[in-house]
Amino acid sequence: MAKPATIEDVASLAGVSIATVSRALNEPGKVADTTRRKVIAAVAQTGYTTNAMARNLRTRKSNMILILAPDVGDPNFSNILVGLETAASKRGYGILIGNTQNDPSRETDYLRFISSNQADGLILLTGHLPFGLAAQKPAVRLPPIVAVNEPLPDADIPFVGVDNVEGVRTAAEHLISQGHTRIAFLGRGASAIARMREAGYRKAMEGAGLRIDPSFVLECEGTTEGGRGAVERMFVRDRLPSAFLCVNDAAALGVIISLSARGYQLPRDFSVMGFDDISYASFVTPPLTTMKQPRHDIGAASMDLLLTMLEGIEPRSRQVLLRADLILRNSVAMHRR
Amino acid sequence: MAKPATIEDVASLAGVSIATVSRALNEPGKVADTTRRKVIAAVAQTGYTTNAMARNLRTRKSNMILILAPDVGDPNFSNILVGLETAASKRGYGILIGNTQNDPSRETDYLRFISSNQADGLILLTGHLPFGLAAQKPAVRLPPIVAVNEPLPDADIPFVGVDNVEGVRTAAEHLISQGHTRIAFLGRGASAIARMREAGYRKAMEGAGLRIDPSFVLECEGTTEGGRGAVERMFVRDRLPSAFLCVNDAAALGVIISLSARGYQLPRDFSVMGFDDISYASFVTPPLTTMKQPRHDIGAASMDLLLTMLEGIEPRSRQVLLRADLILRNSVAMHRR
DNA sequence: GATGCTGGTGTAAACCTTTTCATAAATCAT
DNA sequence: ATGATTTATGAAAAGGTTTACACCAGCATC
Repeated sequence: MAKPATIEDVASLAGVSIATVSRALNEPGKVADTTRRKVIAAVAQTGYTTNAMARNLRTRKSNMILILAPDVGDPNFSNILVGLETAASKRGYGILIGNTQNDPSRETDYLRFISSNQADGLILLTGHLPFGLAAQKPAVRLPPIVAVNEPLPDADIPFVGVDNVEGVRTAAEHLISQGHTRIAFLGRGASAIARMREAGYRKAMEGAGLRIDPSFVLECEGTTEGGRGAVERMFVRDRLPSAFLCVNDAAALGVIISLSARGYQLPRDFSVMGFDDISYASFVTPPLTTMKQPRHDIGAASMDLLLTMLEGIEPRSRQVLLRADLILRNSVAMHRR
Repeated sequence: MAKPATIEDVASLAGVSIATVSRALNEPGKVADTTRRKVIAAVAQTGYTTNAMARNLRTRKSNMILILAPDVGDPNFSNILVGLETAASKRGYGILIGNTQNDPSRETDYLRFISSNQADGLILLTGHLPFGLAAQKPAVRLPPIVAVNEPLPDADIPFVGVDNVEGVRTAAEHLISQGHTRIAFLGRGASAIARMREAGYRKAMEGAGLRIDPSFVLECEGTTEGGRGAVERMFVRDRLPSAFLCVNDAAALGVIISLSARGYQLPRDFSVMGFDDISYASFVTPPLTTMKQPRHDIGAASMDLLLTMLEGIEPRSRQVLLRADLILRNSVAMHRR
């Protein structure tokens, strides 16, 4: 029992050739009933399990997917991850994860997995092609790729994610439906996501015939600190909004903290909305009204897309947009005129 | 450029044998300077990159570590994950993750990675040996394993995690130092972690010569719901504690929500402590005083331990306990007598 | 001048599969 | 009964490395 059993052990025990063993296991239809039974008996007896390395070498497939994410610890990513994992595992694939921390050298480093055939496909949560895969012509041949969460700017890569502009538009329309007209958008930024979310905001305002006060659109990183800072900058002004629509929940959280610290009562004095529905959105005081990203579904859908691409099927559409759902909690109130 | 270059292409271009190429790449010392230069030039020209499958087949090593966790989306796990990933990647290993959801069949399924040589070692965040690895004698040969976060009950497997009893003891001592004597422990449970944390609580109480009111030790799942429920059960009693020490932050959160809903002012009326320092501990009102788990370090330490075991070195100690740090926020106040 | 090392290289085996191609047996049509 | 087709199997190649072993030249040792 020192060495694990090989296909030859099974073959000789079953009294057949190794080719037959292989077929009995992989294409049971192509083998006679009686021999198949002999083979599986021999497999059971030897405890044989096929050596994946040898198989992968021969078939030039690894049944592994490499996932590159800037920070796997980020709750937003980690939940997408479980969707990815579930879908992959359901189809017999394993996932290999790379935490890049947006470090170009780490991104490059991870490409070894694909250039050395250890991964058949690539899922990008980073918002850009890995450094080193970008401009070059043949250096590393592109495997099938799908971008998740954040679309890739230049490259023409299939994308799966939430419909950011529709989502934020829905959010803004909810605020408008509550009588708000002076709605600030906190989160203007350079990233694709920030731009799309701002676009959704503008679309809703325009659709309702509301003028956007330019001073109500603030640059703001999508972090708690960012939201805090934006509020501080806003309060040096004379005109104030009645509602804050934030680029994401983290920023909204900062806004709530900052407004509470200034002694305001929420949602009586101001309404606040976020986007994402991160786990603690429901634990803040007041509980945050927000748009829920279907993170698990996003993960599953992107993995499914990638795996069908791997099967050689061109995806019907190069973009899958999932709807964000409005989650009503208690950070938004009717506007008191 | 259709096929990727193989070692033979490099060899013939450099005018040497494939053995020399292999040596030039893997044991540069064993090859003459001039030939080594020829080889690396040829590598550069062909864009050669060694086929990992072939190498793994030959060397019987995959340079992969399988990580089994019940829920990768759990913020506690996902942060350990980045520590694991960082340490692995630093030493040239890749990580393969399996989300088991505590489903025995999924646990068994993931063993294929180790039985098929696709992973050299195993990290368990599950608190138990994977189903199917447990009782059997030879079925799957045990790879090097380290348990993280939660020790394995029966098996003698190296463990890395936070020192739960010392940690909770520190927490309890903090409450005692604030003048509290009637301290409830919410979180009695069957899991190893729950037991250790309860032990820390008892140790501190005993050390301070305080009697533990048995009705102050409550069963309670480590979830927000669990914490809520425990408070409700407690409030049918006539005697109430002045401080709640919770098995983890999630439960503490439930306690805070429940107490606030009953109209109490925190920390004036009751003090509350948690354990873990999950990300939103600082965002609750009042911000939660708790013990911080060094999650990143835990991940890194366990991966380091596993990798040294893989190198054939027996670990100096089969248990690494990291200290939890007291994080002072605002959910604990001096006891008003 | 024979002997023994040493450092550098090449040959070929081994790792374990999958799969092509050939062969033999069995089935079918005529 | 003959030839054509199908079905089931085996022999062997291919996949791309690493590495044990053999070899050879150069050099030091006695």
